[in-house]
Amino acid sequence: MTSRRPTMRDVAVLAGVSPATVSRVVNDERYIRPETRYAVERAITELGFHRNELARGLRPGQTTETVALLIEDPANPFWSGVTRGAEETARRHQHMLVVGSTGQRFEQERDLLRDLVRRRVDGLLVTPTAHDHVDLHAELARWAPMVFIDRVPQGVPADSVVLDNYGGAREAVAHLTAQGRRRIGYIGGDPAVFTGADRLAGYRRAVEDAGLGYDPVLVSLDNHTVEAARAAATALLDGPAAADAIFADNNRICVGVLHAVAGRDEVGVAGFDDLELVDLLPRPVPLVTYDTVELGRRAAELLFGRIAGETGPTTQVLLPTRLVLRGGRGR
Amino acid sequence: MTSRRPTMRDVAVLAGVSPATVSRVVNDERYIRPETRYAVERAITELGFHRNELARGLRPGQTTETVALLIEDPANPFWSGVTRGAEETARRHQHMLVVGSTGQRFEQERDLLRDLVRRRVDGLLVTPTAHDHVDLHAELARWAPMVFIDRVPQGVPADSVVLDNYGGAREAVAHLTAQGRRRIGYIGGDPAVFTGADRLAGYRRAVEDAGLGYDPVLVSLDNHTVEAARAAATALLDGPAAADAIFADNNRICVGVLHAVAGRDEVGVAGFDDLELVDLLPRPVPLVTYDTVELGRRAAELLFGRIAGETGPTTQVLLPTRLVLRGGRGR
DNA sequence: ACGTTCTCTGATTACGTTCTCATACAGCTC
DNA sequence: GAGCTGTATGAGAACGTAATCAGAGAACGT
Repeated sequence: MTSRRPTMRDVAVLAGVSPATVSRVVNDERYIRPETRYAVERAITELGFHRNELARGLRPGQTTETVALLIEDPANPFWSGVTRGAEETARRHQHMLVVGSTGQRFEQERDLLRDLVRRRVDGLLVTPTAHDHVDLHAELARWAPMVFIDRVPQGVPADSVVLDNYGGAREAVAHLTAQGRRRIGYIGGDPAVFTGADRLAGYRRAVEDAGLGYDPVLVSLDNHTVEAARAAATALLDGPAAADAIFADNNRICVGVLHAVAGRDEVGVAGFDDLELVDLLPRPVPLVTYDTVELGRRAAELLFGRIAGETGPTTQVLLPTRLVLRGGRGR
Repeated sequence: MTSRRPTMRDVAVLAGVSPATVSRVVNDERYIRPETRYAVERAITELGFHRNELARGLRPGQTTETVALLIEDPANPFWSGVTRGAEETARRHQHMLVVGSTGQRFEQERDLLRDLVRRRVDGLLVTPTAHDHVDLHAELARWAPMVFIDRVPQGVPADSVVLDNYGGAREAVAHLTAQGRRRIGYIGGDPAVFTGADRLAGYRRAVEDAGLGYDPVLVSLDNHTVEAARAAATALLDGPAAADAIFADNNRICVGVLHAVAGRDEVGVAGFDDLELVDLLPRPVPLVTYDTVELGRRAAELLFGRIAGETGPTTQVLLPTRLVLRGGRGR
């Protein structure tokens, strides 16, 4: 089926010219006789020749026209939005995008990064996993520009783009306090992840701004499933914490919370991340939304800036969030 | 910042050996004195050497350990699921995954495919765009094995994995007829896409199986937005068509339909694709669900089979769908 | 008629790696 | 001690392309 691939030499022989001339035709250089060009093009079509980009990239100073994106999980809507923004931007810069998923495992991130550097990608868009190997990114950033997405490891001087987790959570919780809620529960996931800590801080600030005081009894962490979030919400509402509203740290948790409060319209609910069908719920739900595609796009733009040779100080982009009021049949 | 990369020659000079010996150490071959190995490893660490995989892949018979996935839109949950399945499988086979998005544009698909062949990817996972250029895939399949996902172009002998669009739609609509619905509307998107035609055929079959007869008045096509679907649903219900149930061709359309029927519990609704928050609606909604990750996985497995040299006849995998009953506060 | 510039093409080399071949020495066996 | 086998290393070629160098012929101006 897949026979030996024709090379420029094969094309040259068939066209009766030298390999150098074939190269000239393929690269559309000046000073080629029309008949020569035609003969070469005929030979290319006949053999089905495709220039070997590997050999081309081997030449000094050449680039692979490839950038890589390391994310946690391509199937998660957050990351798939980022992927789209990055892919779109890469294509606009005539680059291919290689996608790798870390699954939050450090070894996988490390192996992928090394492999990508070996493959001579022109740049790296990286979501670092939570780990304490401070040297990995610094070591590899010597060989390819790196831009961090969503999380920023300490001690590595590189550009980064992150969401305004703090501001978003603060705004949403402030919305609840403005409604007169006095005991607002917080249901979060893994507290070790960068984003969760910032969102919790935003929650705390909003609660304190409202003069309510931060009560640890109202905070439930380490809820990793929809079911866990549901149970945690029920516990906060019916237990001694006596919450009258709940802020959900992310979309999965929000789904659990919404299950828990179904039919209890007196309870206020707000959450981080968008949820499509919330529109149809009878209850109004303020949600902290943002543009993940833009996140990927901005990161990629920063990367291509570095690839193009920009040497200025590192940039930290804080992508704004927007509070939208969903639900309540209001559409 | 990114200085010249060290080569095996640099490592060899520093370690006081020949480049061939460095290569032997890097590839972990036999017959190397422990002291030699150590000296080379020291030099590698000191220089931060990373083998150039491009040069390696240039050698005859070598592969790039890279496969490509061409999808419509990485941000769409359907495609992001496929991406995850493909990435996961590629990694299990020690391959990198390059992702390209076609945006349903033929020129983009063509350019991406050509570029990928030039880059010598080991295989291609392709969602063909709707077009009539029959030769493109056949031409390129000469150089790299190809597996089609979700849609199958005519006339190209290659493996493919598609959803059971026909069976899924038929089952969902049969569910509605079994409830005693007599006038079931169909709201679809672009009728030119492969999947839509199959789903419409499944709808038709189910309607006819129930002895209801196919009535074109009940069929609305070319609804590309949530709002259009909503309007179309309202028109079918309140207009002369007098529908008493509606089948939505995809998830976006289903959202529109659900908006249209909010508060009208007598109307039946079913749809293709899953919708997370449907659980919370008071109305029960049968949905045709499937495993997109599995779709990507199966396609990638077929591809790696071909890469490994399998030469049997082409395989057509029809991935089953599953009707789930969501909503109705049943959970 | 002669030098100069422009057009066109080929020969050769370099890129970084791996592979083949060659070499050399150690420890065997007969 | 001659011949073998196993261990350890180096020299050099090859992969497919592009860049440099070189040269040949044509067109041009003086």
